[in-house]
Amino acid sequence: MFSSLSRRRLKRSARSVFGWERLRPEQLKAMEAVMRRRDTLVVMPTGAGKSAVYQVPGLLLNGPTVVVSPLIALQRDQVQGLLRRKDAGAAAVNSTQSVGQNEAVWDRIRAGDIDFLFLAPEQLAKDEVVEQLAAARPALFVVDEAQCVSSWGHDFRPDYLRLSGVIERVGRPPVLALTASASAPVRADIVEQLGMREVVQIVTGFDRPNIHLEVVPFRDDAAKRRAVLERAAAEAKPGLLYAATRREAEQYARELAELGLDAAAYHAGLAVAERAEVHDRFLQGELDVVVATSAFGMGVDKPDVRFVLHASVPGSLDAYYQEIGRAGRDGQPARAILAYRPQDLGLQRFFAAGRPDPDTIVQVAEALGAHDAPVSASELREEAGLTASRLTAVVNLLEQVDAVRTTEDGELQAVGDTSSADAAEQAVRLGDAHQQLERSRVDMMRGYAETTGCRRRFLLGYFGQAQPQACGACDRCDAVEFADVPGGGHDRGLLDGTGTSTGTGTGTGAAARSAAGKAPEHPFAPGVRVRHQHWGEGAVMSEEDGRLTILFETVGYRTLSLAVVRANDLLVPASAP
DNA sequence: CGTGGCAATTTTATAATTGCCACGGTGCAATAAT
Repeated sequence: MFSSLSRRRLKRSARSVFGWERLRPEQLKAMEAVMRRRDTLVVMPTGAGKSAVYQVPGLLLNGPTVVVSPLIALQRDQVQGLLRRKDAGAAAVNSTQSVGQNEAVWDRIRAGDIDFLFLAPEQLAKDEVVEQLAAARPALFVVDEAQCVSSWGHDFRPDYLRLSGVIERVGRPPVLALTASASAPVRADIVEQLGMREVVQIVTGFDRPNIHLEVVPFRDDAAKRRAVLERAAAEAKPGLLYAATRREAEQYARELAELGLDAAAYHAGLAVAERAEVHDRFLQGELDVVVATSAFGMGVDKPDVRFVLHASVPGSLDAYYQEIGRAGRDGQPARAILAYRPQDLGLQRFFAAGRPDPDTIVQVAEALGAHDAPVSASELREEAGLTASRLTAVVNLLEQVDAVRTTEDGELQAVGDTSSADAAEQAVRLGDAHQQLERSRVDMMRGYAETTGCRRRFLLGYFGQAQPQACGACDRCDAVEFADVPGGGHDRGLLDGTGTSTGTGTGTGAAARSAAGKAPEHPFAPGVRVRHQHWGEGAVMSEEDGRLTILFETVGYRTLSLAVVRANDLLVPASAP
């Protein structure tokens, strides 16, 4: 009863305010959970209408909706989008606005004039911001791009880790976490980090079947560069070319322009105005190719991108999946092409190595222990002679091992019962674990590039989604098809039957059939918790061609042969975390 | 971890090799300099 009433209200509001005639079943399910004041985690591919999940209920709820969104540029778009709707009051508070402008927003909130308030997590590190928010009694707390909360690269945006405290302080409204890419362990991490309770999880499939996957291997750098340029020039436009460094992005953009293409570089080294211009021109269809570093991404919602070409491997499959996901949002065929050179992994290994060094951790822990009273971060920084970001990285580790806490007015204090030596040791261990995890993610990226099986199966398996049949839309499946079909597979129509109809097959097809045919004869299905004698507890991510991929809490991803696991009893079941 | 740039070196002189070093991504907020 209640449910159908609320469903009708949601549909009516979606139609009258936003002009959406139909809502997808998952959207509606998520909105209903929000209306029932349940904590809700929504995992949907970008373009599936995640924003609607908070926008529609946000107008029906009694009180403002707070949206934590990582990019200020993104906030602007979201606010403008909402302001085009009648009756929707939306605003952002951030550092690009003057103090007066921000004050005006708070005034409007007090007047009950604002339905949606957008903030970066850094704003919520400030006490007065949290206090004003608490006074406004928010009805819903939304965390957009919630994968930022997970331990995956969080020292980059440390304030994401403190959101659960903020949620408590603003009166513990229901929490809605939204993300486009999250494997089971990341989902668990989001739930834990945000302190979500009795969570309604709504997870749709990850697969984007219209994106054809391909990896082109190289040894020689010059040969790769030539091939990348030729490929970018030859593919249907518009397209996206990802480079590993700013300098490479500039170079490719220049060379493509010399070939007569409308190409522009995009990276964080450009002036803000220049970045905005490239972004706009791409969305307007004025550019054939944007050559970008990983800076180009969130908020790029262009339906007709026909290819995403990587001139270098990214640092993880999570990043790769996000980046290729910008292709083919219109559902039309699109291509994801990776130009793979094993040496390029070196740069990603270098990035993965970036963790505070043990001496610095010890030094900071001792400096903190020497103070009886709370100390400000800037004072500590001077004592230790560190840059702000290095210090934050260390403090972050110390906070996670409960050796340090942040006081109400943002100062740092050592927590009583651990000695600074113990604290430092634990923090060093945690830093090492993070580093191992990052390295193992690079290894998984290499696994994708070098797999002899179906690319899509590997990719989806990484996210814990079983795909029993080979996909028929990647270079590996194309090759199997040619090998299987007498006469060379000149009839493209045969591709439809890949993995199910072919009789003799090489390893890929055969494995696909056996996996599809019956339930696995071992207790290591994706999602199962296991324990390893040396590596501790973890979760099974996938099984492919007799190899298990497991994400361990302390050492990251490991791939094990099922036969060896069986023969030596390497894994035993473990209870849920 | 791999690369590019530059200086030093190398079977007495012209060009090539070797060694060393610096560099490499993502964003917020606050502040300094026009």
